[in-house]
Amino acid sequence: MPNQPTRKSDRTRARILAAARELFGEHGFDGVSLRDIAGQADADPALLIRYFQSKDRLFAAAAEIDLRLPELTGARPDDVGCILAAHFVETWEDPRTGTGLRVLLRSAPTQKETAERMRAIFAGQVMPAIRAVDRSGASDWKAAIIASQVLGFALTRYILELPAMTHMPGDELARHLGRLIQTILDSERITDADP
Amino acid sequence: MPNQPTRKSDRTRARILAAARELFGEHGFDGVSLRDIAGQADADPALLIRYFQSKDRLFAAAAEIDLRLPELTGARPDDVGCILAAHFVETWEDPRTGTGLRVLLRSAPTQKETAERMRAIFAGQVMPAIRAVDRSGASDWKAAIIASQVLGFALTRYILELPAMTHMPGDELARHLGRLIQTILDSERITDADP
DNA sequence: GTCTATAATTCGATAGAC
DNA sequence: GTCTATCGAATTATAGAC
Repeated sequence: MPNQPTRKSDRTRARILAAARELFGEHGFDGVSLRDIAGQADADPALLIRYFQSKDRLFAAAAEIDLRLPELTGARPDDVGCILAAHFVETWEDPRTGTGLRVLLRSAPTQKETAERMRAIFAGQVMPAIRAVDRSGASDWKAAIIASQVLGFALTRYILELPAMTHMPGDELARHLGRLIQTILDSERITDADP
Repeated sequence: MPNQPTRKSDRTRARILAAARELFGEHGFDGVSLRDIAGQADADPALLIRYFQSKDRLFAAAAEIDLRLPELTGARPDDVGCILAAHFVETWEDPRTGTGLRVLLRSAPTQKETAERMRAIFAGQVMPAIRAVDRSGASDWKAAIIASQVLGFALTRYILELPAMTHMPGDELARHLGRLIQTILDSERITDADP
């Protein structure tokens, strides 16, 4: 029965991919060897190459994500910050989506291709979402600052693990972030001096 | 003349350290070999070990920083956000101090010891500075959120280099960040629902 | 004080048996 | 479809000549 829905090779492949996501997310691209992943997946190192051709392509498969940003056009303008913040915390805390995000953010600082992918995600997913809810014409800088806020929260909580951030309950984190995002959305561009 | 103020070995050592800071700051710990640094410093690879014992200790020397946070106790409470933000931008833009910060932030996500050092800097330098200006008793979460804001800005501008962030003039960046920090400092803790 | 030569690992990837 | 054995390259670090 060669074309059954779940062949043994498919299950092995899935185990390898799960192990890769976990280890890449925890130690980054350079900190993990194919042998490490094979050990974690209880598979033979040669199989990783057979199924994924190279370490780079295995990493690319492990770093595949979709932010699934919520539709914001119908929301009350004053709620957008909270909606985005709640979605952010939920996505990062859920292992099914958070692991892939960790893979990306962990390796982006030292992997040029991963950094490029994050810039593409910003341009293709974050900027359009902010543009959709921002009345003013130039909303690019707002999207950039919101992205820096979100990534700052993710970096300190899930990557660097500052105790003051990891100890904070998720809902409290979401409320702080929501208020900050809303502050950016409601602000006008500052062109000259004075707060 | 063996004990002259600047011996040749001292100058070689300084060249090695400068090259290490530059390359570690750009590619991270794992992305740079001792041969790379030796090439950049125009020195022999064996000398790096002779002067710094190991790659780890050379990295530690390159990652040595002091935030030199300004004295805030005398400042007007409403100015603290701007003062901190201006200091942040200045420190990151100046190559003499910014290079070391880049070394730290670039490698912290994949280097456990570097992450530990950042946590120590946060606990030893950032938290005390925020405590000094915060009237309320529990200011630890404020320090954590301010740190996440600052690191988010640094990450997107100097490490990931999102175009929307790198294109922003330094003084505009400082004003945005200053307003956000001030928002954090002026806020009260959120314990239950409602913005 | 500086450099050559190399030891000792470790890695990604391949070839081929089973 | 899975595993054994191994190649070739790159790494940190050392030993010793000059």
